[in-house]
Amino acid sequence: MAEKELSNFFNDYLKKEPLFLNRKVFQGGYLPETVDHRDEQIQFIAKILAPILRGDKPSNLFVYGKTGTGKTMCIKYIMEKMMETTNKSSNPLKILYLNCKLKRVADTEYRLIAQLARGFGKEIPFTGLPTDEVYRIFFNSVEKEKKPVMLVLDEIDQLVKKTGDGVLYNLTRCNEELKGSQVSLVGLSNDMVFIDNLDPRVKSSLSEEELVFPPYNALQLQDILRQRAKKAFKDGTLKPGTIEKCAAYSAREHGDARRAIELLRVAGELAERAGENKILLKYIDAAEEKIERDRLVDITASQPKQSQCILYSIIMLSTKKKGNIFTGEIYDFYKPLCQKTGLRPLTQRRISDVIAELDMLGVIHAKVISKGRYGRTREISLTLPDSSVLNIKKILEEGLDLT
DNA sequence: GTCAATTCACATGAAAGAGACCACGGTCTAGTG
DNA sequence: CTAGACCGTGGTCTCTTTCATGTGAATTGACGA
Repeated sequence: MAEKELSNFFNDYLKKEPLFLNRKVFQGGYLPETVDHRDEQIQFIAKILAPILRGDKPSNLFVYGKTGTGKTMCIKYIMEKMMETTNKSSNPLKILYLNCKLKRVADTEYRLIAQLARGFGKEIPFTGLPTDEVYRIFFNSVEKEKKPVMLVLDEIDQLVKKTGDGVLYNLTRCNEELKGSQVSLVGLSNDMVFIDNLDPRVKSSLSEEELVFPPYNALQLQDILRQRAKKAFKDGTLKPGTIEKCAAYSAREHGDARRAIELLRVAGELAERAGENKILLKYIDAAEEKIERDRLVDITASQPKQSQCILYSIIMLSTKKKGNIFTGEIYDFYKPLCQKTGLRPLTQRRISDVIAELDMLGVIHAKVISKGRYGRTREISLTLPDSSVLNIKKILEEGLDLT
């Protein structure tokens, strides 16, 4: 773009009326002043946790619910209110919130405990200390604190899946060992069945109280979206039906409010970029496509080389041959490909895991089937939409230095 | 024709290794007064 | 004498390999009608 054109473009851009009043409403950590359609759950949680305000130990609590059902938001909302109350009263209280899924922060036993200890103002190195040492530091600081401590562990299922239930066992044991303070646990999980696989001792102590967050239905999603939209957009930006469509799309999936909100945001951005002063219905379709496309591109680009190489093999095989592909075929294609790219070929055992990972990410669809006499294998097909396959193939070729 | 045993091609689990990263304490080295 | 560079040790974390065990239905082959 020539210099003059560019400045013209910027001038035009400034002249145009922005659609957004306030983008913050759409950001991840945003907490609305009121929480819609979760009164029942909030009341329930509040009743259970309230004793802590008087210095008593409340029951441990376990909260289930799919992503985007408002678990985290409700807990944060309650935490905030509790802190407000406790600041006024004479009974101090310590609340620590941790998301166990955060990579490199709290996704292993060591890191979780280290992070908790840091919550008490301790300095813990990222690595180098024995784990028991960190436990000791943490326990000591709890003991010294002399006030009730509440630990909120978000996405706790991820932690247990990765590291086992030892951490939880140690944390629940905490109360028996410490005389001065009490620690109560609040666990949030996406996975309903995860607790059944826990050590029975941990299970009984952790799930003294349980609560399930049901998915939002389309009408509830509409309310939530409307509330956000009122703050985010200028009046009259939304065509009638826009909110309804966003809500319907997301309700059809799992009632995921986060997704619904993102959909609305991206639709707004697309409309703004197109120079519209209204968000038309077609931008919602476009937004849904864009979100999916971006997600897939992000995933593929951020995969390690080996996974990329395997995904590339899958793409090549599935374009070459119709129907499903099997693990063995992929491995046969992958091995010579490694030679070309200078990668060290991995064993088939590892490939099997990588394929399972790609399936988890939703890039491919893999199902274990038995072909009777002809063995047991995974039946694999691409789930990428045709429109992104070429694009992703290009990204992979660049990533792998293929010509 | 029926039924149990066999067989294939991986899936799945467990354990252990390699290599990267990091903190800590001790030793060495160069610069300073 | 001291600050900083440079090891060696001991720890975690992630990705892999190795070894072992599991699995589900097509196929096979014995058996009886």
